[in-house]
Amino acid sequence: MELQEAKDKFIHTWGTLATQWGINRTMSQIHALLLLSPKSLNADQIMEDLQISRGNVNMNLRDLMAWGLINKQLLPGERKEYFMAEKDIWKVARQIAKERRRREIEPIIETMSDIKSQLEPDTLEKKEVLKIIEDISQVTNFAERTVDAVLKSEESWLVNNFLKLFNK
Amino acid sequence: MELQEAKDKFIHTWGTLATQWGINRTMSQIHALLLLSPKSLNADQIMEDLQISRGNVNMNLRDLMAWGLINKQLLPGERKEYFMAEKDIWKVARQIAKERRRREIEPIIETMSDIKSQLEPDTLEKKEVLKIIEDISQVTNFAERTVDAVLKSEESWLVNNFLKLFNK
DNA sequence: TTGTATTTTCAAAATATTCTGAAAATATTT
DNA sequence: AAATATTTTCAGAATATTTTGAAAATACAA
Repeated sequence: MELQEAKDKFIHTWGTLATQWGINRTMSQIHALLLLSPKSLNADQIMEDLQISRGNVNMNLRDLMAWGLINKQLLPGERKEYFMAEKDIWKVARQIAKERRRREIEPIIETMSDIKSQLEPDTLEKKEVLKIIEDISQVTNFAERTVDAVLKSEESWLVNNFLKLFNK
Repeated sequence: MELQEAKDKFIHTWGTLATQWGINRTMSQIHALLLLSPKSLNADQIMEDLQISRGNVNMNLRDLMAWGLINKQLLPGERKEYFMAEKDIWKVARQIAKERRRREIEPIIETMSDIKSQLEPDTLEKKEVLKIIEDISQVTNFAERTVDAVLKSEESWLVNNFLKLFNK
């Protein structure tokens, strides 16, 4: 397999996988492209490389920045904005975990405690519904704490490096 | 808030949240409906309650069974098939975690080791690409092991009950 | 077996999401 | 200031996903 072939395969697969778990294909492909690119790229280069429109590139670069996965670079003497991916994959994973915790776990906690506070347990049926709501609250809180614990241990330098070694 | 209102809110919110993380809205709503229902329901009852077509109900019941979140019940004397949700939310969470590990983590591991095995590190650029691939492999393996560890501890009776207490 | 109830399938319709591209806004240079 | 380069926006187009509903398949009863 040649270099370009490997790159293409990586970018393509990354995009396909992403759609399977609810993330925009183009966003993932841009991220993959920037991960593999040693130099930072500007919008025109990304358009050219992935054959997509300027608007699409712009929107997804925006989203990737919101996810904290890429950074804007202003090169001296250059008018155009350049973008570069965070290459420390452990950092990337942490950002993704944090973003998904925010988007997937926190809304559940909110909704459950909302319903819980507004529903009086004055009949058997209501009590049964509240039981499920409570259970979901518990599990969700457990998930949140677990993610936090992993993030915390992962963030500490010592454990981080131990794990990296361990993963060799 | 009255019972029906709370149920509707739960079912509706559950469906909306699901779409935000790449899961079919109707599938989530059917799951929510069955979670809240003390009795098992048949296809007609679900159609009626959620105002959706028979085909849609059938397809999503199928998917929910594949996820291991609901079970088919054959009631004696009844021709129709009845469906009931797994009510142990810890079990539900484990099933979801397993399914997502299968759908999100395992394909990454596969693709990375595939590219890794086919790309010779004979130039600097190839080495750089391989570095990223390796890093992603490491992080993904870590994620898989972490999920496994949590599932394992969660599955053991002792820890499970300790955590449940802890979450009270 | 034939008739009836129930489930499954799947092409077409409806809906939702993503993408384009040109115009508007913004930034920079002259 | 005007001219030019670059980025952003967003309505409409393209694409992808979900849903419908009726026909086919299957299961059961008579």
